[in-house]
Amino acid sequence: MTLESLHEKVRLSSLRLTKGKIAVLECLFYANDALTAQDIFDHVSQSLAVESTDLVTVYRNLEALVKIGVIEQTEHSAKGKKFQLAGRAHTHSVHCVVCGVDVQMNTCMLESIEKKIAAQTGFRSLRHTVNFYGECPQCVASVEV
Amino acid sequence: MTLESLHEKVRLSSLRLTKGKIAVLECLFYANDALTAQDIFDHVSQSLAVESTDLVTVYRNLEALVKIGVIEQTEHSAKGKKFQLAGRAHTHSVHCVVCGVDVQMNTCMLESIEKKIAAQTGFRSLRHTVNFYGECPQCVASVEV
DNA sequence: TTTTTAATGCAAATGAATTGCAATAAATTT
DNA sequence: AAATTTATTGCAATTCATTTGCATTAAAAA
Repeated sequence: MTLESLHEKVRLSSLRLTKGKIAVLECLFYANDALTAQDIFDHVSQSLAVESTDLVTVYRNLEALVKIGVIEQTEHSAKGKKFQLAGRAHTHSVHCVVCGVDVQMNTCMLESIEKKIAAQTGFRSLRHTVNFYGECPQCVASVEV
Repeated sequence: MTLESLHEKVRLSSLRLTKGKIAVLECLFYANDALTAQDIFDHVSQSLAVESTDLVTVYRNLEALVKIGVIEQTEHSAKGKKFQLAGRAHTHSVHCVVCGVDVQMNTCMLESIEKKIAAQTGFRSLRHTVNFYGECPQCVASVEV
């Protein structure tokens, strides 16, 4: 999937391909994990290439892009909602409640569950947000000492 | 699992078994799905049997009860965090983004994924919050007309 | 009963996310 | 290319869930 193909999807919708949307898409395109609105805002603000955007605009663009299915919300933790590009195989992370580290998984693993839910309920277009919590190996080890 | 056994767990911790905690536990004990702090507060406020509690107190008690493992957070959507009794087989629901209906599933279905995550990462005491979204059969049908 | 310390109530603060509105800028039409 | 339409932006203000500070109250222990 190319950045250009994402732009094309926006153009084909009723939305307008603005600097704000281009910036959001670019952030998510180059990110290797899910980002919050704040993450994206910070990123865009720091990049000298793009003039500053408003946080509100980021929120509105995220909402609009989710609506046309170009991006998807994959987490909703205490730190807020996180987003990733749709279509691209998304992943989830595990958060250590002791030290706070986040370990990224390499697959989503929920597709089969969504299929079961679809079969059992008749729901369609299933998606999800997930947060995994636990104690990381280091913290488990340090407690056992 | 009985209400009394839950009280016992609280007594055995460093926490005190107060009216507030008893009320929270009772709410969750008789609930057939996950509740938010506000849900619990409303419930306790309406019940004539228990004198009024503060919303803040509900929040603090939920936090404390999660910490000792008596209850667990199972969802975190736009409407807030939801809790259920731990130990009791918890479930998840699917939310229709069109009409807003919530359909309750009868199992959790994420245990196997947690096992995989534990095996891959070495994390222990895994838990999770999940939200499933989609379009319910009725809404799918009405769009197709 | 006294002591210790967790828990409560109230007000205030935080922080994520949303909304209103006038100004601006894409995409479309002329 | 200019005019038109209407989505988008920026800023301020708001909403809503959740948290925090602090003095007071009440469990559990001594």
